[in-house]
Formats: sequence, C-alpha cells, structure tokens
Amino acid sequence: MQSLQEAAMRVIARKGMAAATMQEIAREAGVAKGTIYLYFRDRDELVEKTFETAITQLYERIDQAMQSQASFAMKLRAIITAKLEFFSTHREFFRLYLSLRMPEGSAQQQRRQKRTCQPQYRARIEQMADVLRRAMDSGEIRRADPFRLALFLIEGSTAVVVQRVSEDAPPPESEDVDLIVDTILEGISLHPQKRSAD
Amino acid sequence: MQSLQEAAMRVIARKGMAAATMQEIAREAGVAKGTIYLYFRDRDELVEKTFETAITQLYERIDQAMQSQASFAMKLRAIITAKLEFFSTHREFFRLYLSLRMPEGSAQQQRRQKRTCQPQYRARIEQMADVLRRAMDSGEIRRADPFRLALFLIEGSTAVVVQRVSEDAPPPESEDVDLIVDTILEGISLHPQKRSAD
DNA sequence: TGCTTCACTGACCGGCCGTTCAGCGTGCTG
DNA sequence: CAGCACGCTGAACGGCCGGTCAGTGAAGCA
Repeated sequence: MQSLQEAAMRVIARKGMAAATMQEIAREAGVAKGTIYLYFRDRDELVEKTFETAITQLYERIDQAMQSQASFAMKLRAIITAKLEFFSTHREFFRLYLSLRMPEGSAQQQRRQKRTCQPQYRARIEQMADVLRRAMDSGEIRRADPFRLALFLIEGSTAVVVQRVSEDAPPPESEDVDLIVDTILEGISLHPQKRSAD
Repeated sequence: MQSLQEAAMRVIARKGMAAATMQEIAREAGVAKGTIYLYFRDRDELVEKTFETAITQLYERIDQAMQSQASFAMKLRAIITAKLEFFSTHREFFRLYLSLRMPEGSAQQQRRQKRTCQPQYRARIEQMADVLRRAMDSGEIRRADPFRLALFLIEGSTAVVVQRVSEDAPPPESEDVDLIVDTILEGISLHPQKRSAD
C-alpha cells in the first residue's frame, strides 16, 4: 500500500535503515504492526518495493532529461539538474537511496538486495557510461574509461546532494548544477596564458 | 589488542558492518567472545578504535603527501595517489571506512559515531577544502565553493576506490590517478578549435 | 605440593525485533 | 437477527546477539 511505503520512507529518513523498526513504521502509518504483513511478505519486501517505486520515478525523470537534449554538455546538465531537483522534492527518499546503493545488512538481506536494488544502481552507472561513450565517439569529450568516469561523476554529485539535504537552506539548485557541470566539463585549472584569450 | 582489531576489520570486510557479530570476530581472532570485553568496553568501542587506528595511518600518508609538494596540481596528484595506494594495501579497512563515513545504525550507535568517526571524515573534507581555497587565492584554480568541490572530489575518488577494491585485477594505480586528476584539473571536454593548437 | 593470580572461557541472560495468528469489530446478506 | 466475510489488531513467540560472570587451568611462587 502507498501510505505504508511513504511511512517506511519517512521513518528510514529519520532514523536510518538499521534503526527503522516495523513497529515504528506501523505507528507512522497509523496501523498495527501486523497490518504491514497483509501487504508485504516481510521487512525486506517492504523496503525493496519502497525503493523500487521511488527509484523508478527518479529514472523516468533522468531518462526524460537525457532524451530531450542534443549535445553531451546539455545532456549532462539536464541529468544533474534532474537529480538535484528530484532529491530536493523527495528528501525523504534520499537516506534509503544511500543505504541501498551499497550492500549492507545481514547476509540474508544482502542476497535480496543483490537481486533488486544493486542492479538498479549498476544499471544507472552503465547508462551514464553509455552516454559518455557516445560522446567520446562523436568527439565531444576526450577518451577515458567511461565506467570509471560515470562512477566518479555520479558519486561526486551524490555527495553534493548529501550536503544539500543536510542544509537548512541549500543554495539554488542551478548553483550546484553549475559547479558540478563546469568542473566535469572544464576542470578547475586556470591556465593564465591560455585563459587571457577568453 | 592489535589482533582483535585486525580480526574485526576482516570480518567487517567480509560480512559488512551490520552482520559482523562479536561471536564471529572472536572466532576470527581465535579467542572466546568474552575475551574481547577484557580489551574493549563494548562493540562500539571495538569498532571505533579499529576505525581510528586505521584512519590515522591514512591521514598520516595524506598529510605527508600534501606537505612535500609545491604546486596545487602536484599536491592533488600526491593526495589521490596516497589514497589509492593506501586502500590497495589495506583493502580490509575499506568497507569499515565506507560504513562509518555516513551515520547509520541504531540511535545509540549514531551518537557514538558522531563523537569520533564523523568528525574525522568532516575534518578531512575541511582539510581538502583548505588546500583548494589556497589554490584559488594563488590563482592556480578558478573560484568555486571549496567545501562542495572537496566533497565532489573526495567522494568521486572514493567511488573509484570502491570499484578497484571489487575488481580481481584492478589497473595500475597510476592509471586511475591520471583519470581522476586530469578530470578534476582539465575536465573532459574537447574543444576542437582550441585543442588544435596543442 | 599447595596457594594465589590472572588471562581467558563460554554457557547463560535479557532485551529487541521481525513475524505469526487467534480473535475482534464492522458491515453485508439472506 | 443469525451467519458470514474480511480487514485489521496486538499479545505472544522465537531467534539472535551483545554483554556478563562464575569457573577453569596454567604459571609463578613459597
């Protein structure tokens, strides 16, 4: 049920994955603990389904952002913008996202995670790597290992989102988007002799 | 005791933070569970001390790398190299490092983490931000929020380390160092009209 | 050899939390 | 109104795990 997933997300956002108990999720949703088990087999399924519902929304946003742009630079900007915007309207989801990116929890939980959440994350990196690969082929960016570049880019920007989520009044999204996109595209070096031509 | 910390690190590397039980850490160290409590007050103290011992080594390496270099570009390269080298000889430590960077676990554990592990991580970002700030003042790099840049850089390179640690035969460190340093300094854009002058 | 010390042991305890299920109320049906 | 279906409840259960402490045995000593 919708409201159970929302409750789960809120509790996880507040307490963290490990400390979010079924009891508290039930209380947050205004039902008894047993009720959750009418809709989800166990805790893992609740968490997994909650993750999937939310991450699918993020992916749709990003896919959309990607397809509607021509040049690599514009695609990159659109992707980063979509990500920052998504997480500023879905702050609740962010902590769950962070927890499920990497394998944690008991061995049993890890097996289930491997089936669903991890592949989702991996697929997203592969997708970004593809975008990079195509941009390399078309000569828009220089050649480098696209998978590692994608990792660097995605995790770097995730770190900025972590910071934004923890701030009471984060700067406008466009500012952080500029910081990320400019750094990736142009780097941070100043070349006095070359730059004087600008 | 040394060997208890090493055992803890190995078990956490194998099973993950949440699934690493005192029982298994004791078995790994070849002692009884109760023995651990002769040297550490509780599980949290064991984990915390283990983390501190290892992270201090990493910091020493990085401090050393930083001080022995003049230009920002060389400093950056030295820092990234130190990080990659450290984690390829201390793979065991990496999973613990990942787990304690960000707050997780029960509310009680989080309080303890906040006292020791989190500040360590935060301090490292501040340190990097300082290096960036000085490079901006000296005109070596362009101006941008140094703290966010530091976050981006550190987490981006951590992501590359995650990948390296999971690979059976990662490429030589220098290759990944080049990828990271070049991306940060010069970006990934190709500017056909400008580059033709190279 | 008998006594003391002390590092170490591991069975046990208590609490926590995911999971279950007998039972309850509500509303519909005949 | 009796009978039934059904969504929901929450006390109880069981397993797990961190933490404890009475006990063990080896080593040192007189």
